[in-house]
Amino acid sequence: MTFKSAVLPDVGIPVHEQVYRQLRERILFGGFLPGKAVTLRGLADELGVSAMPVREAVRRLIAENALELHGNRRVSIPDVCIDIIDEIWSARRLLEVELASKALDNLEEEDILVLQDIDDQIDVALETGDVEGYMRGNYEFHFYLYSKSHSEILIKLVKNLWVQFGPFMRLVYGRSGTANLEDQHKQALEALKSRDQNALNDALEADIAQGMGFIRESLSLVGKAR
Amino acid sequence: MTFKSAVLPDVGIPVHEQVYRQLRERILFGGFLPGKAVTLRGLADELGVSAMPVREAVRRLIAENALELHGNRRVSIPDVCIDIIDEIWSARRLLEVELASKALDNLEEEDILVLQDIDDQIDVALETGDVEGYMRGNYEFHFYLYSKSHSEILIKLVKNLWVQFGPFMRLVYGRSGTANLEDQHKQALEALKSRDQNALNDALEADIAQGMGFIRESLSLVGKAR
DNA sequence: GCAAAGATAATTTGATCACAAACTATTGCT
DNA sequence: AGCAATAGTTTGTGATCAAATTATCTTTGC
Repeated sequence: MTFKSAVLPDVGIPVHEQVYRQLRERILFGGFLPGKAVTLRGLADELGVSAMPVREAVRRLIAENALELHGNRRVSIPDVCIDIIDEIWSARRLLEVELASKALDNLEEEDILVLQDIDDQIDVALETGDVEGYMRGNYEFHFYLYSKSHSEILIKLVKNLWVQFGPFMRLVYGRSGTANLEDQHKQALEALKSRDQNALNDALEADIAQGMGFIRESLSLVGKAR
Repeated sequence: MTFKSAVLPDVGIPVHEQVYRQLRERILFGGFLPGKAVTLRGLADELGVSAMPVREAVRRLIAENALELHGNRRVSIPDVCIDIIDEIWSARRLLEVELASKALDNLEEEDILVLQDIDDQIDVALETGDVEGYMRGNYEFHFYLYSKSHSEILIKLVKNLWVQFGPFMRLVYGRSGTANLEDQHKQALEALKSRDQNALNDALEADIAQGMGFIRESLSLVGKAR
């Protein structure tokens, strides 16, 4: 019989699901360097599980564009490439403006308070130079807002985009720290409070442009046009 | 050593990949009824392979929204729901108009000939009442056009949408035949020839509206609001 | 000295098995 | 009859192993 801890809350949920969540978080928030090769057995050993659940989790992450499968049957974190960043930038603008717009229609007063709260946590992360904290807060802020659009399908597509630039973001901010980061959510919050669609669009586009733009510049600086 | 035919082109490509492609095609072009439950062993027996490759393929298809995983750990073709259709409709409009617009910028003369050719095949399918032929032609037409946008990421997202309404489309057209279907690609081709962005947008929106609208009406008629 | 060829190691892939969870059908009780 | 408990079946999950494939190292021939 396999012993299962009664303390941990992850009883009943399959191992491959746990592995999936762990790996996805790690990719999303920059726990892997872009281009890093991973192996099933390596991940299995590292996570203390057998190879089987890792296989399923990795297949899933490949399908979600979080991992890259090469012709050699090898798996890696997608490598850096400026064209990809531009594509993601363009797609984010298109999809997230739409999501925010739809969310605004359903937004309650208390939702704004929640977002305010998340934004405060982001401020703390920025002050303390906590890059991962900033990334987590940023993710929470955006997807809490988008969740109010009730467009599950679009949200899934956008999450698909976010995992793709997570590694890059951590890479460039890991170098420069949080100094170059500024909180772009203040004007978004103002727009939400005054229920101003146009202002919200502008705020979002600015936020996306800041994030993607900085990644883009850092990459072209390093000369990684691939 | 296991003998592998040298005639078939699928030498070297893993079984789980072949299973994935087969299942995806079948879902995309309506080979399964919406809501149909599938089992790993069932599919394995049907395809004449062991359960392991099916597991990987199914896991992948779930991640791509082609299959649905329930809390019971059971897998099925996603069931019909009018809200989902509306969401897909909205998302398609947003993404496919963008893709077509980008494609128009890179479109060569010979591409138009290819599209013309595909359109002719669609006409044949419509005349002979070949629903699956129409669906395949329709898919080819759209994604050949989109491929010229060179926006691989967006294309992947849109493919994600198409697998989700494949089963529905076959369901409603399977009932009424190709009689209610008309070729909406003629005006799109005209717009492409004259390189008219606005006309192309209109043609695409009309095409999408026709497809999604008919599914929507059929569903509300049957009263499947879920 | 170096490139091609061969041997070795690491990794993916596919099959099989044991087990647990979920579903189905049957039985037994009020 | 209607419902609950139960036994039997089906199915997903995870582990293990063998075969096939790819990468890495070593040797050989020039």
